[in-house]
Amino acid sequence: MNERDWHILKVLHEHKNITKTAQSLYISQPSLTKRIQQIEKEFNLKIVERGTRGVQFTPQGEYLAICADEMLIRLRQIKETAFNMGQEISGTLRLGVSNYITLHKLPGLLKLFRERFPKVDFHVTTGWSKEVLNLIYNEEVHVGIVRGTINGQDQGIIFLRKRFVLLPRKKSKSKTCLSCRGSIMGQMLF
Amino acid sequence: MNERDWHILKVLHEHKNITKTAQSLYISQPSLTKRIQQIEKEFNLKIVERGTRGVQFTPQGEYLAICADEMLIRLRQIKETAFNMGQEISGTLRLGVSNYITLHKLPGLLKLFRERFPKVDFHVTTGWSKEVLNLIYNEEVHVGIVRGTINGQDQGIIFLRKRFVLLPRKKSKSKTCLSCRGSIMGQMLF
DNA sequence: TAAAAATACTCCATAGGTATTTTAT
DNA sequence: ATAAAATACCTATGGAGTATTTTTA
Repeated sequence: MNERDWHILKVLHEHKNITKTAQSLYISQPSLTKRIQQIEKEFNLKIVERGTRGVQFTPQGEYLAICADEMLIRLRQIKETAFNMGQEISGTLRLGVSNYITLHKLPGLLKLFRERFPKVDFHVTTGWSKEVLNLIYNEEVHVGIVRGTINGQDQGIIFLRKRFVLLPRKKSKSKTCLSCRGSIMGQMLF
Repeated sequence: MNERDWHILKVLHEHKNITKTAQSLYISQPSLTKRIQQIEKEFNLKIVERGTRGVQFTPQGEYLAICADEMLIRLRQIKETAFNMGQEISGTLRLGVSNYITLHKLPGLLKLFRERFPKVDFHVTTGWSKEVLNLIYNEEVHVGIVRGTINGQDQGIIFLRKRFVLLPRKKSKSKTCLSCRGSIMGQMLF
């Protein structure tokens, strides 16, 4: 049972006539006849009663015709959604990453990221945490990744990005702390 | 995209390895490879990234794998429901039908009934309305069909069947009225 | 270098076609 | 007698197989 079969059921249900349906689908009447027989075999039931005036849907046939509408809609949704996901995220992601993270965590992170967004390229700048903050502030990178400690307690990996609402100061004196210079996007504890 | 294709996606998502999936499905690795390529062509997107460690699902692939579960469940439901509908109503329906109905309405009624319950055969006994009531009373027919009038006003076709709670009288003197001898099953006004 | 996927072929089942026959009104 | 469906038979595509090559960690 593929999409075409469901479509056949739908159109047949509209015409209640194999010959007309075949014309509608631009295939021959015998081909369609055979295909309907195949579908009936797959479900192991009779979909239509054949007569000289066309076909009459059995109760099971009626049910399947209703299901056909549902399936066709769902299949179209799935195709469109899946395809649109592909159009999605691509480009180059500029990262500022602290030395510690670069060494110990970045490879695994990039691998995971690659799996979810294979079309995204990376541009990685490394440095000390303070330098990463400046990269964020100067918008030289999209995302900063540092190992965060708050009150001396390790918070794991912290993702930073600049707050769009933050008014830029003329010159960074870089005595800044995370909470005012950037915003935490996400955090991975491990 | 047929049921097998969805199943392939599901199993592949579990194994994340074409070779293992092929074994699991008892088909060869090249066959499965080709089929996955076909599926990707049908959706016009990449489902998995191939590597030497197996495959990695793309976001679209992940989405389709989730859909695969849904579709497989739904397809199974549909098949079972449709098939069970077929097991339904069959046998012989014994009808007692008044002369008027037999002449003017029965052919159309039987045609409609046939469409919904093609496996049911009919046994029709005809007679005057009074005789139909007796057929019902004596359980010689399952259903009586008469043209009903109440207070001289035409009620259209009336379907009768015996009330199971009704205690049978020894001999019907047949001065009976509908409401005590049988029960009205349904009514068609026209 | 080894495991996994892809490719190159061969084979067969099935969707499609044309011509014709059967069926039921 | 006629319209509709079924059948017979042919072709081509796609699914499945075996043998082999390519790829990448």
